[in-house]
Amino acid sequence: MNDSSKILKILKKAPLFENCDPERVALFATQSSIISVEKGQMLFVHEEPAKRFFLILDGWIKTFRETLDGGQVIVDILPAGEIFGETSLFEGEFYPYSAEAVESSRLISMPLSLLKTEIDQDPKMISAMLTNMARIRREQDRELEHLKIQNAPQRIGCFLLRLTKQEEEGQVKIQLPYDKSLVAARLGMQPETFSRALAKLKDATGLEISGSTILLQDIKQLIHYSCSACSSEFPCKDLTEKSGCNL
Amino acid sequence: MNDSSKILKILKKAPLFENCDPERVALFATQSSIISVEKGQMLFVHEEPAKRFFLILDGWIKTFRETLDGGQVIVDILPAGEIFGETSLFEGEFYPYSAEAVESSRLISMPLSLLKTEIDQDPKMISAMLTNMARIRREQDRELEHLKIQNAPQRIGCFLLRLTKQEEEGQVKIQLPYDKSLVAARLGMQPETFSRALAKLKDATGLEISGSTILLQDIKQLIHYSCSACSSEFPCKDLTEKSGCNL
DNA sequence: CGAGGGTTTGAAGTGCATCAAATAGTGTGG
DNA sequence: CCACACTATTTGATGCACTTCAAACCCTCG
Repeated sequence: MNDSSKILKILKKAPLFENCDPERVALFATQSSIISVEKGQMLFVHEEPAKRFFLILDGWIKTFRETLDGGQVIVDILPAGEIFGETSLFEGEFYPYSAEAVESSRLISMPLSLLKTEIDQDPKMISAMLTNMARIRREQDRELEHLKIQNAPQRIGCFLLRLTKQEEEGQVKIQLPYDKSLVAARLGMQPETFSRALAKLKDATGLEISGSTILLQDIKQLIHYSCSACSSEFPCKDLTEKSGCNL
Repeated sequence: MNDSSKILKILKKAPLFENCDPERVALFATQSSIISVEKGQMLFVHEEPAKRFFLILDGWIKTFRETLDGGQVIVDILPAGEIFGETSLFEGEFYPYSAEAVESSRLISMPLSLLKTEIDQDPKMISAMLTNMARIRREQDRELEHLKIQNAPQRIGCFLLRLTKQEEEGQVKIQLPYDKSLVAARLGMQPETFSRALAKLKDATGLEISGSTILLQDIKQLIHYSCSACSSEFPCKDLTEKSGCNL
């Protein structure tokens, strides 16, 4: 099986393409390529002209910006299945952030120009973009709320909760997906703060920590601790699938 | 001139409708009404089933959520020209926040059901929704960055800068659009913090405060003070109009 | 004039950041 | 399998930013 048909098979299952006509998805497949990047490798830089967007096959991609006085703000740390760089279409075709692999990763690289023409021609593609944009918007909304009202231990607890499956109950084992200092940065705090806040969370909810594995005695206790400052309880309202909008 | 034709005239100029066919916009006009609300009046409540969305004609509308432990998180404070409630379509047709008039306001109230069918039928309407959603996303993105890296005086400075016109240079007079304590809440800080932070900003940049009027001696000084923690200088990248995406 | 809200100021406390140093953990070459 | 080098994480001490509670002030409007 060549690259192009391999890609096609994957793309057909991606949220952005699943409702599109197969022959249109095939267009993307022929113009795409699978790339591998090492840990630490940059994919693109903030404000550089945007040529391609990406779908993560495996690994983790950090998106971030640098401030004028030399700081770094993490936008997100994206898992397999996510696409990124596609919003450049709405930012004057410049990348709105830099992207770097924080683990060795494999990606599908696709041309933005094609996405642009497809959006203009295929209503299903616009719908998919809109649905996806709405999802991003909702997540940002939740993150804004968290930053405004949760303290460090609560933010960590909330992060842990989002690593669990919705079905899980009672005792739950959680594996941190990447370095603690990276989790700290993702949550907008210092590594030292993360360490101390996690200890505080342990005292408050009785979870057990060993390295990057965390064992919750009772998920309910963590929910009670973390979600009390939020506007809705875990599992935080995520109505993507249930949405009444049949786009 | 009756309500319906008055509304039509206004809608045709609204960002969400300006690219749509006039006869489709007329559909909205016939199913809409102009409403007036007093200061303090609620328009809808978070998680209530969403029936209508709104365009602000004048006044100010606060969108917010209440947390389980009784706090309040402000989502935004919206001026004339903005629409709100329309994202309910992507939230399972429940309002994702509460909305309250913080000044006496006039609004156009439109049925969400119509927006939903129009989105499904009119590609221009999907495009407009997507463009609008992209704009909201970008603004949230900027706000997240600000919350993570700017301190209180910088956030105030940034807020003031956004109240100026881009053309303005040198000495600029700014009028706060609503109560200081509301500005404080909008920026995610306490009124006391706002008061002290504004005083600090005054010391740092030499602006003059009298009541709700603020006089900047030199806008450049404020830009330098506030934007140094950001990833781009004022006027913060806002590429909506310049976007290469001709949706 | 006096009541009431909005705003400022003061004093004290909490949370997070910062700097510095110790400790644990990981991978390497011998 | 061990010792070393290097990185990630934790811990301690201290400072700053923001909050909280309390009280004063100020402004507007009946």
